[in-house]
Order: sequence, then structure tokens, then C-alpha cells
Amino acid sequence: MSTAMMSPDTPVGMQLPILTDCCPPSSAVRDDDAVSLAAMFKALADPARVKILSMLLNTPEVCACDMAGQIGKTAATASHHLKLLKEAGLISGERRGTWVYYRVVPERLKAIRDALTLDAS
Amino acid sequence: MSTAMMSPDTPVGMQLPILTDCCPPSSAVRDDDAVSLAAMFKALADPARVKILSMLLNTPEVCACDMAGQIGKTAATASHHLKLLKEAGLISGERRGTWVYYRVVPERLKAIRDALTLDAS
DNA sequence: GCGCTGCTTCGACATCTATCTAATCATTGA
DNA sequence: TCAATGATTAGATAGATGTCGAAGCAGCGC
Repeated sequence: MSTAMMSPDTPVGMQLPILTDCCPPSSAVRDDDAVSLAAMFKALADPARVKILSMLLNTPEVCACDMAGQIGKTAATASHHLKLLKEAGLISGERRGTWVYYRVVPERLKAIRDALTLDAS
Repeated sequence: MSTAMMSPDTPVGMQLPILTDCCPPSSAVRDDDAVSLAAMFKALADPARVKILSMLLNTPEVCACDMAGQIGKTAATASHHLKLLKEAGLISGERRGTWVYYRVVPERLKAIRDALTLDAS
């Protein structure tokens, strides 16, 4: 596991900085940050949920009554996916009479985008 | 399922645009786009893989020999996660002698960020 | 060649997930 | 109140996933 291993020889011709250790010791993200980020990614790790989010990115809000048709699944399955997206904080739902309308939560999407942005740029 | 349903009554006081249909008929993303996007999200849907990616965002490249230690799992498990990230096109690995170095694929990250960006902004 | 070390693959197992049908809850209108 | 419609939940099931130990593969140094 090499806790204090010497640097592996840098091949001739490499212009990369020679590190004093095999890897930088800096821990990348805190454990709980990694967990919460992974939870958001997991919420998007299904084509049906990607479609739902995409619909909501194109339109201010979408009625649940059309979700099932758009993703080609039953209403129960659509409701399941909407629940997962809502639990991840990526969308919010509001009942108005008979129908339930969903919309995106922009701040959460920004959090994901920021986590995927290179430090150098 | 309402293929041509009349708009549900907009509650009094709503300032939202009155739609002529319950939902806009425009399909959000193509099926295969949703599938490939979901595959990338799935590749990030685990705290260990989020940590790995985060390490690679902070450093130009990271030796596989330290991945296991950083994520707190065995080398076999780390290799498994690295394989998934590589198969999703999010990272690339290069063997140089004894060690294998991984780095991020910036274009793929940008593709994800773009998919999460609101059309209005 | 031989051993050493690092990385990957294999096999197994417990857990989680997507999907459906059926049942239940919520709201409206008669 | 009752029936109708939309949304959610419950239960069941097939398939996917994370994890580990063990085995196999790839370089390096002797």
C-alpha cells in the first residue's frame, strides 16, 4: 500500500513534475461530501430519470400526468423515479388540484456541475 | 395518459403561462443520449468513484498504487471502480513501468456539465 | 530464469434496483 | 356521499452492483 514510498522512476522524456511521493497526500473530498455527491449521481443513473430531468430543463414545469408517456413506462414506475429525483433534491413537486407539477432545483444542478469542474479552469 | 388532454385548470393567482396542453409534446432527449448520459452518471454513483474523480480533478495524474488507500478499500475493489470509470470514458489509464497512472478526460466531464445546464441560462 | 511487487480478473455472496400489477390515497364533480 | 381519475405506495421478482479473498498477469531487479 506504500504509505511513504519513494517516487517511481519518471520515464525518460516525461515532462511531468517529479513528485516526491507516488501520489499527493491531499485528500480530495470529505467522506460525507463524496457520499452526498454520489447520491445525486445515483439519482441520475437511469435513462428514465435523465429523460425526466431533461424535460424539466426545457420547460419551467411538467405535469406528472405526462411523465409516464414520455419515458415509456407505467405511471407507477414514473412515480418511483420522480420520488428518487425528489429525494435527491434535484426536483420538487407541487400538487395543484388533481395534477402534480414538477420542476427542477437549479442550485442542486449547479452543485453537481461545480463538483465536476477542473480546478485548473 | 392523456395524449391530447385539455389543460388542467390553472389555479387563481397563478402567473404561469397557460399551456394549451398538459405538457409540452417536445421530447427532451433522444433515447440513446439518455442512455449514454445515464451510463456516465452511473459511473459516478458511488462514493469511492466520486473520491477517485475528485483526486484526479486536483492533480494532473494519480498513481493507482494510492487509490486503494485514499478510498479505504482493497486494491481489487479500487481496480474495479477504476475500470468502471474508464469504461464510462471519464478517466484514462496509462501504464508506465510498474505503475499505472490515471487522469481525467475533461471533455467527458464537460458533456455532463452541459447536460445539466438550464436552457434559460 | 526466478522471485518480488503492483495491477487486474475471477468467483462468490449479500445487498440494492427497476419494473410491473394491485391496492390505496387525494381530489374533483355529480 | 359516491364514483371517477390521477398519483402514490405495497409486494414480488429478475437482474445489477459492491465487496472481498484468491488467483492470474505484467514489469522490474537480481
